[in-house]
Amino acid sequence: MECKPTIEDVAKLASVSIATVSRVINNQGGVRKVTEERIVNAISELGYIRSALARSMKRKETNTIGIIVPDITNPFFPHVVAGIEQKAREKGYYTILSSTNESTIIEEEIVRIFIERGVDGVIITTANETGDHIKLLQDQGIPIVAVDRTIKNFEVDTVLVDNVNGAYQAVRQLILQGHERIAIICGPQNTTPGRERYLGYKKALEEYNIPLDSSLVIQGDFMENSGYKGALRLFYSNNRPTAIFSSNNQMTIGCVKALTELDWKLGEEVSFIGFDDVEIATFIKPRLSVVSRPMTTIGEIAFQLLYERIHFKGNLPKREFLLTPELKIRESCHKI
Amino acid sequence: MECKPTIEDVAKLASVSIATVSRVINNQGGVRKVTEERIVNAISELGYIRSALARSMKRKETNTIGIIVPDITNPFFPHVVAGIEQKAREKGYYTILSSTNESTIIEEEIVRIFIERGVDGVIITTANETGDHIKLLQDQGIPIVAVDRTIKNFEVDTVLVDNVNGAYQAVRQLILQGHERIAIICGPQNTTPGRERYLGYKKALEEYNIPLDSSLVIQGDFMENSGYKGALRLFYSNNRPTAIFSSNNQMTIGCVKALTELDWKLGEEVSFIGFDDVEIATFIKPRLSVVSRPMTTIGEIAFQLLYERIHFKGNLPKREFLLTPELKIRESCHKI
DNA sequence: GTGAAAGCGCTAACAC
DNA sequence: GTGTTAGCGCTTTCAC
Repeated sequence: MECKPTIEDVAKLASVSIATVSRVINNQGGVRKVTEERIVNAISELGYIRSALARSMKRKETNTIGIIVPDITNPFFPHVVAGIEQKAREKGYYTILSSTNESTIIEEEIVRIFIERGVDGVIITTANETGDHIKLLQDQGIPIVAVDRTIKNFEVDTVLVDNVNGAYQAVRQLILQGHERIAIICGPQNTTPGRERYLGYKKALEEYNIPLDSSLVIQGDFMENSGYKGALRLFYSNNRPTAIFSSNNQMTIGCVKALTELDWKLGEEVSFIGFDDVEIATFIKPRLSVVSRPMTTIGEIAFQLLYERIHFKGNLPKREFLLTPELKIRESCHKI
Repeated sequence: MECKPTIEDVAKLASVSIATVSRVINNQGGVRKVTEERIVNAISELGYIRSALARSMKRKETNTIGIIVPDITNPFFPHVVAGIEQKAREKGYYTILSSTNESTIIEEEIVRIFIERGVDGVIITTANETGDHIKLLQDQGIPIVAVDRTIKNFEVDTVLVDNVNGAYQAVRQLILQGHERIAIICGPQNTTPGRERYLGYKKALEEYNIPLDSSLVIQGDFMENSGYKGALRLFYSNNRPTAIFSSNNQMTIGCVKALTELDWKLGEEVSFIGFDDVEIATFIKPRLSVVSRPMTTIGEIAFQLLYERIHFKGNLPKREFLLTPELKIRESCHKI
């Protein structure tokens, strides 16, 4: 069994032409039962498995879609990916996944590799929303769906979550509980989620006539460590907040670590709401309030959009989904 | 730019033959400088990207390795994968990843797809250690490296961690702290890690002449929920243990959730050590003691072994790596 | 240095 | 129903 058997080997063993074998492999029918049986036997005898390579080459489709995420260690993305894969499998699509580590350069490289491999479409959360570096995809006519972050310089289908609204809800909740000194750990302001969540924060403050205090606005980068440092800074400032809103899950983790180390009592001395659910939310004490997004649904919708793009190559207009996040109030925010 | 340009388009534009273009693409040298320049220009003008499909077909290698893990939501595996990918990238290899959900059936299907796609090798943590269902790979002469769990019915390179020793260390630690009623949440006994960690548990007990009490041995399946239920059962038994050893990280999470809900005081009323590190270990209170494995290193070694197999097709003997885990003692285990 | 040509394994007309 | 054949886009002898 050293070398892989080909369709020709099967044909020979079954004494038919390769065309007939092909028909059987692809269930196209129009083959006499006896013949089919002979072929099926030959296939199993040889342990024949058809080459997807050769097939894709001929058909000009690989039934593969590429997924690009900025940070695979952020649990948000695996959940989205799970949604994508679920739907993809149903439709006979296969996925390949790469993480860019938030680097535009790596992203460009991955796009290139995806094109080389002939992906039928790409679902991407880009590290750089201008999108110039992934224009190659469009040049090649490969459908794209943007998730969580938009692409500015050309039109693609997108599925987003209403970040402004989510952050607004969270901060309003804190305000309604009597907080006025509410800090925010921001995400990068050159990303839509980072910017919009900050906007939601500001919107809530404005609405309740609470002046924006820049010493309560901490710049983070969506990574755990920046949440950690941000919490530290707030703790040691001479202007300690009574509540903190964290712009994403990783930074939430960092914050909680810091609070624990500082013994800054969560829910008592400082209220807390984070954007995105985290695994620990429900079993640390007090349980964490979070803005929760339908991650799997996001993935499912993204695939659906992409699938339609791949199949109705016509002129679909740009489509945009905007899902509404849900505020889950638990114990980490208390009345003041 | 509707249709992707091919090597032929480039050749035409540069007024050379496709053979010459191929030489340039592959940096094979032996092309006059002027010619090369003309070709390079043509390539960038057309936005040409070579088809990995056609290339792989001709070369009979895809520079792709397949990775199969049983549960992608278990953070252990992403970390191993990160190690693999890191090394793979360095060597110009690309990875495709699939999760079987601990299902032999899905695993078989994935193996099939991998073969169809012509992966050059496979790194696998199998859902079924007999390995019968993945024999296809061997039949096709595709190199395999087993990680974390062995393959019984044929020989492959493996990289394992000394599970017996890790569990033994953990349980001994508990014994030395005065515990005698030590419970274990087991993994599936038809997997090596599940079985070996149980063996380590028994070994420690024996060594210190503590009789094995079957009511303290809980069967789990490595999934979070079974840890949760296990802890519940122990709590409500009329034979409550003073310490718990959990056989993997997911079940540890489940246990901690249960303890929290039950208000069964970790570190005070019940000591705890889990196999494998978990993110929350260091910032829940008390901090969790764990048996820690060098996850990234495991991945790196696995790729190295596979790489050698792929390239020295000769008669390498079966190789087996056995890494030693490290006991990290924190606050969740106390003297009784 | 460069080109012509033979495939890699498959699908899809098109014949019979 | 089944076979013949022309590619898909590339790499790689082997000529020149």
